[in-house]
Amino acid sequence: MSKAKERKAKLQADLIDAAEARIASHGLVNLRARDLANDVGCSLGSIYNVFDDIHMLILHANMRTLVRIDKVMTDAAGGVEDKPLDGLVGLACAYFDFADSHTKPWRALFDHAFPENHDLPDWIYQGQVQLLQHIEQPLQQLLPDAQPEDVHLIARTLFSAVHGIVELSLDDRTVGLPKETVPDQLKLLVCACLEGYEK
Amino acid sequence: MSKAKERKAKLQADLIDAAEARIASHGLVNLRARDLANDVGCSLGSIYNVFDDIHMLILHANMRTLVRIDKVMTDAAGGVEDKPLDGLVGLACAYFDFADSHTKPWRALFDHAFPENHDLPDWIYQGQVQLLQHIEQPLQQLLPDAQPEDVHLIARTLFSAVHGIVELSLDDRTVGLPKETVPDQLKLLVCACLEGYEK
DNA sequence: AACAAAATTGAACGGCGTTCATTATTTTCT
DNA sequence: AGAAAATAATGAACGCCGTTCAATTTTGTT
Repeated sequence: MSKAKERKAKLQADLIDAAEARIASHGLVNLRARDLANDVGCSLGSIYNVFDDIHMLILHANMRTLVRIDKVMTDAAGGVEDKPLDGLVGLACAYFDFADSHTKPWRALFDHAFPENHDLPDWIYQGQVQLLQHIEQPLQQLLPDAQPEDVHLIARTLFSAVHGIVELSLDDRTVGLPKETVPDQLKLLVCACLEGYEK
Repeated sequence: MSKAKERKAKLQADLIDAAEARIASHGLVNLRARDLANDVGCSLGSIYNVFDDIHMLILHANMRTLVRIDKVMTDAAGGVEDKPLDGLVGLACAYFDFADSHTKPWRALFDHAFPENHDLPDWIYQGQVQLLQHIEQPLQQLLPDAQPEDVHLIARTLFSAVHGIVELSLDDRTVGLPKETVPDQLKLLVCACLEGYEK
């Protein structure tokens, strides 16, 4: 790689680092292009030499979070491959734990209002699909007679349901569950659902 | 009421109407104080004579939406008081129908980033609590042995789960369910859950 | 060293919510 | 009814935002 490309890549990485740090400490709402330029020691305009706009930069920071969640779910699924129901409950709780302990980056993932006309780059979509696969695996074990297409749908249903519970419980402005009750309720929901689905 | 108070109330109502209309047509993201002033034929500054800030105005518009959802859920719960499971499924589907057919106002309800320092007025909170009561009623019938406190928690769990499914399915940027599959999946989830809970 | 190409810069732009000195209106008092 | 006081309405101006682009500096080539 040429020197020029290397410096460009370095600046991109530094900016993503800075964005990640600022999102973690002050939240996506308080992210400012000028602050990021200060953080990495470049000019305001330089940001727009290496990113189309601030949204693309945010997307890269969010991708880091998506990868972290994937790691957390990979860990949660490990060691219980023979107990798929425990696996699903563990995944749900791991998702909540992450959201609870990294609320600001996690919220940034869903709060980010990407411009309406553009569409998301594929690597963000793929990052989300990868999360679903952690669910599909134990689910297929629990429902051996189900069509893969149905497993696909139920995985999305379960993820969305768990996500909703986590989201509203971490949101002060909505009547979600009290945080302390979330793990229990997640376990209840997942177990109850699967008893029903198995029939 | 004095003439002065009347005119103030009229301007407030007009602004809420305008905000509602603009949210419905262009979405919360494209709401502009200057546009609202034009819509109702007042000056920009007048908005701030009758509302603390734009967020309070949005909150009033959102309250209208909350009341509409309450109406929809009241209708859905009517006529099936003797079949509580059907009632719960109907409530879930009614919530999805509303969100699907009034996506922009419905999104505004959850996308609105209220300033962090202030806290929500109580009437918004009460509006949300009222929605939950539609769920608690059939739920208590289905789980006659459950403590009211547990029914309370499970109602929030179910609402959050359904909300999550609806939210992600209507969001182009996330891997939610395809819209056509949502009613089926909602029914599956609610029925499966309650079979599990009943045991 | 001289030149061309490319990257960097930050002042300036347009748009936003909000403010406040000024103006216009309504109410009160004689 | 008219003058004075209180109240409401106004919109230019402010500070902050993301973004742009002409001018400048740095890098690469001959």
